[in-house]
Amino acid sequence: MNIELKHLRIILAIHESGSVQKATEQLNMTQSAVSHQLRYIKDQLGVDIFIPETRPLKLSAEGLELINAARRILPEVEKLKSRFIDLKSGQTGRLFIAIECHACFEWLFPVLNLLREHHSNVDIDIKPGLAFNAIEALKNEEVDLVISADPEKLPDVRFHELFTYAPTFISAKDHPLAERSYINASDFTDQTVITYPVPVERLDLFNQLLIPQGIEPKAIRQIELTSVILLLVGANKGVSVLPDWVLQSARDTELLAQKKLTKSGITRKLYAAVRTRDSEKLYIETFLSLSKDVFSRLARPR
Amino acid sequence: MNIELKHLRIILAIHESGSVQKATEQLNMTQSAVSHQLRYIKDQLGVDIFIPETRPLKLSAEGLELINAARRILPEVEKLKSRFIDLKSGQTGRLFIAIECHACFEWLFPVLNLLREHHSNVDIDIKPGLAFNAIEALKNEEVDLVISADPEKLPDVRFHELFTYAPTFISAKDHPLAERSYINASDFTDQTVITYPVPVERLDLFNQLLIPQGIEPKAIRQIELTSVILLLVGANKGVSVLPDWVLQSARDTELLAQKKLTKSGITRKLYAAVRTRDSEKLYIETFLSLSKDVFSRLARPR
DNA sequence: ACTTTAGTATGAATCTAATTCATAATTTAC
DNA sequence: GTAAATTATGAATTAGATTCATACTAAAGT
Repeated sequence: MNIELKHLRIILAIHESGSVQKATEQLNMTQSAVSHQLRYIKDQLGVDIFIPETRPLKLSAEGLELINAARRILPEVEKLKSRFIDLKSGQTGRLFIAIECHACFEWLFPVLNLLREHHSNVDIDIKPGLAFNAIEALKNEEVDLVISADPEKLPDVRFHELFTYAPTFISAKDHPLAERSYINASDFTDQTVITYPVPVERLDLFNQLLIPQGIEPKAIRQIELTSVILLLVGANKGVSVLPDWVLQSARDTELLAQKKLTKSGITRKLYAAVRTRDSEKLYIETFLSLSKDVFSRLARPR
Repeated sequence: MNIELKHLRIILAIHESGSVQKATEQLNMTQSAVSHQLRYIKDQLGVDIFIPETRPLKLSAEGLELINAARRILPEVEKLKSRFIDLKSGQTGRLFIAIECHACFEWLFPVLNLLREHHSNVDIDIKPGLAFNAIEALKNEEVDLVISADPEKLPDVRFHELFTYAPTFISAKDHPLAERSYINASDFTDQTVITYPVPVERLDLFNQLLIPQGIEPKAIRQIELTSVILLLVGANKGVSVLPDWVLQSARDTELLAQKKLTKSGITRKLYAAVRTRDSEKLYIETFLSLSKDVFSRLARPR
């Protein structure tokens, strides 16, 4: 026995319009096609749906059951369809974010709060822990967006530029290096460096400066909270490197000296990586524009 | 956007088996056909169901929704199918009965009670009121079985013989007609006849004897209950004609004289009329055999 | 890293099922 | 009873699904 949704739609249309003839309009079929299908359905089910030789067509007892089933099943399918229309356009969906840049929590939280206001139907979350190979997780659909500073040329992934920042050296104002106009890699050899608790390869200071030049600092001390890092650096417990916008938006920076790294300064760019096929989804576009907004407000020195 | 149950089944089979290859078995399709269909579904929905280029195939976020929907919808359809298998075979269904013969309540109630025990899934009821054109109601599917004494040759209706009975004259033992060996139509001209409260054309006495001979009784008194009719006849308030089996199964017949109608006696047959296409349904067959059983027990003189 | 193996995708040909057209058969309305 | 409307049906056509052959891709083994 073969029943398809098409058949339920045909039976329902015939019943609700009262005749095969009238049903042809809403079904966009000829009278003949509807009639052929009606016979096919009857043969499949093995019972008459409509009482033969009556006009207007009247449902048989069995036909009534079929109609009831159709009225349960078809709306479910319609719901499914419109759900997919929404999913495709980005009216609704899932936005799981992986961040490779630890400081980014600072601007990401406000962005996500705003995004939730715009798109209450989108399931938004930050997925920590898989930051070490976030782009793989993106391809696997474990996450839907990755904040990264290392764009790659990939066919299925698109990197959207968010903004430019400068990893900036900080020390206490009475620290010896506070006299310099800029800081070199070699200056770190006898310093205690305070960093976020992530593998050093993922820190700008290391992957842009120290690792390429084969230099290791005297000691590394890992601290979770940005404000605590600032406090420790101010108390001369070590030096650190943080994005310029973190320093511009933070309070309590009076005790700190800020210096560029290398004579020319290091600048980096942050990207939001998404699967190409998700690129035009509404909530992705909203995320991108909100990110730029929030960042430009954050980066304005107070 | 066109989604059919077939598509849901394919997606579900792929997901549950873990690969297109394995799904081919339970779907009875070649790998190529499944692959073509998978692409069609993807194009229809506009999103990837499975994450491309992963093996074993992994659902995308959207694909998960599709699976969930399929798991809601497909069992509904399966339920519908098995319901129709049952309906067709007569495991379940509707049995609405019209009776043209008023006395038949006497044996019909016990039959229906037994039938309910055998077929708890069948909706059984007696539809009174439409007895005047019961065969029409049968064709219209207002009822599913008609108890009738007047078989017709109809293409869509089959008359199953139930049993033979004799409409039998009764009077009080001290009534003048109680001396006769049989009763003729003309004997009713000066009698009060006690009948069931139905149109006279539907009474054996009238349609078999009085109407053909153009004879009218002195008076007609209509009484609902068989036992009350017997009481009144015993008290010499009138005479009556009832089926022989009613008299055989009733108590309190000592005061009554029973006489055949006409010298040769009148016999009639009762039939159960059903739509031809319902004939082989299980509960119809059970009804027929139960009817004969119950009748033969009823008709045995106590 | 290369080769093998298993699984997946795809184009063209084939086959199946659905639809149309033309027309017959029914039913309803007047 | 006749006309109008509706439904049914056979044959031809069309659209859609499936197969076959083969290319491609990813994972496993060497």
